[in-house]
Amino acid sequence: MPKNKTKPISTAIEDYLKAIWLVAQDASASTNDLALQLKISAPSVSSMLGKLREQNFVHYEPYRGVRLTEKGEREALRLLRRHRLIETFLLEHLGYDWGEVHEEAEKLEHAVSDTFTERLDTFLGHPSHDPHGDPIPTLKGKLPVTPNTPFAELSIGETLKIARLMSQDKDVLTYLKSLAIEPSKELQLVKREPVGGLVHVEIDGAETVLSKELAMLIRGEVIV
Amino acid sequence: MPKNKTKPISTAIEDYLKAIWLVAQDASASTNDLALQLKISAPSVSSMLGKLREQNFVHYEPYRGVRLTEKGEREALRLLRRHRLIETFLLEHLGYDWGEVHEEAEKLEHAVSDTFTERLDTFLGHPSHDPHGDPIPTLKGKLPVTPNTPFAELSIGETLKIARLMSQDKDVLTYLKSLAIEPSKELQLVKREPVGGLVHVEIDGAETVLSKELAMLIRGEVIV
DNA sequence: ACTTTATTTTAGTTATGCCTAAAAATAAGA
DNA sequence: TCTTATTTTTAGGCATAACTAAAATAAAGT
Ligand SMILES: [Mn+2]
Ligand SMILES: [Mn+2]
Ligand SMILES: [Mn+2]
Ligand SMILES: [Mn+2]
Repeated sequence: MPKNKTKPISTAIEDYLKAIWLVAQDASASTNDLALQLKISAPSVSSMLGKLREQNFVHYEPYRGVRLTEKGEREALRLLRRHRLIETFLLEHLGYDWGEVHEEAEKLEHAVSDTFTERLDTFLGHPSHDPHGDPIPTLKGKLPVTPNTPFAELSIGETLKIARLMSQDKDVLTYLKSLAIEPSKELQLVKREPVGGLVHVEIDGAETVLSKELAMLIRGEVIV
Repeated sequence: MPKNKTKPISTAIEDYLKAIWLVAQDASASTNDLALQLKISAPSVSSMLGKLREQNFVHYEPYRGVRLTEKGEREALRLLRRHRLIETFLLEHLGYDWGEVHEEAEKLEHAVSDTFTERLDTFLGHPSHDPHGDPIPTLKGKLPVTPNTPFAELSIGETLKIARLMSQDKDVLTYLKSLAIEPSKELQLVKREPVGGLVHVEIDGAETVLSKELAMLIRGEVIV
């Protein structure tokens, strides 16, 4: 008789699955990428990948990279849902700022039950995106579509309805907020510097300048 | 040179300290008591007690029971504060009922930071007691005083202002709630059965009967 | 006091999940 | 292609925290 015992999913495994999902959206992730992302040594990662394969969370051949199975992706998205709902709660109801949120959510995501998650979802009003526009996976594991055009790619005179700020970095998010650059706001491209990629933008009637890097992080939909 | 490295307090250690606090309020706790309370085998408990002593969380001599040091009690109360604030949040804001609350809090209490705890405390309006009247330790580790006279000890005609329901049991709490017996309510002793200890009580103008056991769980302060 | 019972500790194992050092495989450069 | 550098895996260890079986101690019963 085959041992068909379903082992519990540990905190460590959950974090690996999420890391693989983040690092290898479509392609496959390398051991090193994951070691970097998780701040764990490469040998430890290598060993864990073997265990993840045994439990059918990933496709993995030594030396050839790793990607999630359907089962693995389901778990990754379930964790991501918890993470982003928790972040939303911390920011909107407990007065957290961007520097503190992620670290707290990184721990809490492993401790909350499905019941908690769905009650929190209701409490928050079933948000589709977190406060900086990251899509919150649904209970069924679907990712709500999110306009994704980088502001950096607009033509002069065009306006972007901001949907998302593609950064986890406290300083970046705080800085953008200080410029009123937030999801649902509208941002117009006024002028582009010939060299260096600096862009002049208008938001709320005021004009500012953004680096090319920042302009790449601002995503949304071009309007009229 | 003495190794003076302060080790992190694990989830397991936290639960042991809380269990010792609960089991041995003033006296000392036996290995067996703790094994029962924690649902862990006696040998495991015995071994952990040794480690707790090494780290100065407890006074412990083999075969002679265990009690918390000041350091141990501080940690126990810090955890209890987290536990009770979390339970309050679950009950008052997420629509949990008594059957679900404790299990969720038992896990979350280990995952939340001090920052989270104090922000939650603010969010909840700095409650001194949780919804069934258990005192919430303060940030400084003080337990707010809580009237503790059992209803069972009243004389005929006396009234108890309910402060606390001394039970963790879902069925008990749900049943009492169904009778409108809750903290801050007033409960009068109408009559006592000569045998068996049944008591007739009046609350909100209605009359009911309570067993002696239940009457012992209802604590508060005798008024006028 | 002596014997039986109950409690508690010791001994030995197991499972996770991390680490460093060394070996092996792959990728890059001459 | 051959050599060097990088990446990844293997080997060996350690810490935590649980378990069962057996031994030791303490408590109760006669
Ligand atoms: Mn995050
Ligand atoms: Mn995490
Ligand atoms: Mn509780
Ligand atoms: Mn706990």
